Amino acid sequence: MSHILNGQVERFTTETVDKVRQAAVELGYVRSAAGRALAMGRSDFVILVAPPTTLTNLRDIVDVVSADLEKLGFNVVVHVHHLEGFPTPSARLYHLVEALRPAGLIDLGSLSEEDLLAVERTGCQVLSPTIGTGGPRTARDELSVAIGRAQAHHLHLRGYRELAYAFLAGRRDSTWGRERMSGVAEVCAQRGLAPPEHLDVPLDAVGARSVLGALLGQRSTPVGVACYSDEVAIALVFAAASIGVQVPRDVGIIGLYNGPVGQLVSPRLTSAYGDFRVSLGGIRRAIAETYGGALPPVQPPGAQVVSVLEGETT
Amino acid sequence: MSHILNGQVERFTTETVDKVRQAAVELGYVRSAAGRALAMGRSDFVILVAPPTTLTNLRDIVDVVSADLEKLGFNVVVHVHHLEGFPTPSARLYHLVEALRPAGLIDLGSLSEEDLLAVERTGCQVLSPTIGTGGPRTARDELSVAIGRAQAHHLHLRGYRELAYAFLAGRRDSTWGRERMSGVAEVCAQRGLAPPEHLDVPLDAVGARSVLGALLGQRSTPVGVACYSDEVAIALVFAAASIGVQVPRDVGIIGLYNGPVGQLVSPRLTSAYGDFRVSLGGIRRAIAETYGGALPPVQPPGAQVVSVLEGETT
DNA sequence: TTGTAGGCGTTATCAA
DNA sequence: TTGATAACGCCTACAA
Repeated sequence: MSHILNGQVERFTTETVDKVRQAAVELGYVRSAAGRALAMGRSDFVILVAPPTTLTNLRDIVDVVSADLEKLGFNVVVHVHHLEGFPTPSARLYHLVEALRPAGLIDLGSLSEEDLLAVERTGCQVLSPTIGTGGPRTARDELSVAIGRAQAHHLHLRGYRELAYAFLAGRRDSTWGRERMSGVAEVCAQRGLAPPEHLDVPLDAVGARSVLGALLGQRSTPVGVACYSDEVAIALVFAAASIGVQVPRDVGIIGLYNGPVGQLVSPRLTSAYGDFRVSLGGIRRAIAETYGGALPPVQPPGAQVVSVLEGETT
Repeated sequence: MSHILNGQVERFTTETVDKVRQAAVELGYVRSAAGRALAMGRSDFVILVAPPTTLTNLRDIVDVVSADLEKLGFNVVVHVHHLEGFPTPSARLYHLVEALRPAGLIDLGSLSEEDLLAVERTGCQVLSPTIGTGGPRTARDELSVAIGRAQAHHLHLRGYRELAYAFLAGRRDSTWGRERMSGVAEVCAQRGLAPPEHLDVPLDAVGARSVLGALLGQRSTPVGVACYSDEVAIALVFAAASIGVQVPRDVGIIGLYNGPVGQLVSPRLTSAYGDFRVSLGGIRRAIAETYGGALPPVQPPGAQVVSVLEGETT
């Protein structure tokens, strides 16, 4: 019966347990989320909130997270978070949370504090990189900051003494952008450089060209630009070529690996690479701590969280 | 009572209805999806299956579809479909369908016939571009075919008399690839050209170079290559440059617009562009027909379903 | 070690 | 026009 299909296995003889399980499989029995949710007050779905960015690979992330959660008996569904143009930005998310009553919600860093609190208030566990294991809610996503640091560090190493951070136009206020930027700013401060200039790069040739032109116009020393994404980096690299600016001599450009395309073009992009398995480490640990389950392998202490793919643009 | 909170409003006096509604709002009452699903045998969730491709913009698609469905009282969740490496390729999907008992499932063209039938057998409505409105299950996704045709047509127009189709390596058997290819083949037949050669292009510089080398090795006439995606096209364009093959003189390359990056690089990519609003037309119409609701605006008869962004590679 | 009954919130049916 | 009540499938507490 239901006893067996839950944890209460050990109350019965192995024989009975086997028989029941056998039957369940044969009949193709899958317990209904509805009934369960009704009785428990909470379903066994976990919502994964997909950030509004083309991330390295949503599918890979979902695969890892799902695998962990399925071992614990949860189901993962993805909620695609739209940016703007809706009544309340997160109305859809709230509605989903109320209706599904999910066991948990996994945020990869795209939700605001406010949204996270609102969700939590419904009694739904919230797992987020910005929520330490019980730590203060204000914690930053360390991976994002580390990416910014790695980008800046690389540029500094290559000899650039003036740095800039290139946001994707219209996304300047994204959590990720801000955090990566702050990593760059940190390194600048440490090394005694001026704080990084801010760029807003649109993903079209003309726009990118004018942004780059404005940056370089008054300058005679080379400048290193850390970019929000490989696409932004590509926009700048080809903008540079089109206005006769030499890369990497006059301007150094480092992207953030989010697809193979940066390595296909010429010049090959220099790109920071945050291993998504590492970045998921926190989430996976949170899953294990929250729902009980095997802890994911701990990263060796000196593990390279962020590495740099050395291309031809720095 | 519950009667009022449903459609059965008109059975009561306005007064009563108002009082009940008032109370409901005051208590912050939200009707539980669980209870509803249990009673109905079916939840009001609709699963949108996200194809394993970086599509033009998953978020845009989700936005359009969600907006339609929310007007009809449905909730949309996304199921990210992984490719391989799991017991049964679609085990997760099946499980999700059984557990959620969704009102419907929207496939954008990535599911196999078999999977669709299996899902439908559980009593879940299936909306798919390959399923006409009551038409035969074997119908092709006309948009995909049209894309292939447009690519081939453009290449022919530009003077290429030998055509090839470049699949993304490892995805040759994807529904989309096959259908687009068949569009190319169709045009070849119509114009009296030889059937298109098949290429499998990996997304790395070395691999792409060798594929292109093999294609051109024995050839002296220019060849036009229709590509599965802009990324594949970029791989080929830069592979050509690296082995001293002139684009578009020796080889013409046309991609499939799936992001701004193709328009940022130099040479600017020529790319076919299938308007996702048009491609969603079928799905939206199916939604309206299945669940009742406003029909989406009908495309003007001569509407350009697929257009070609003319770049510098053909 | 096993079976049973009551309740979760909603819908639908039937009686008043 | 209303109110009561029996499912729906699952979980849990308690009885056998």
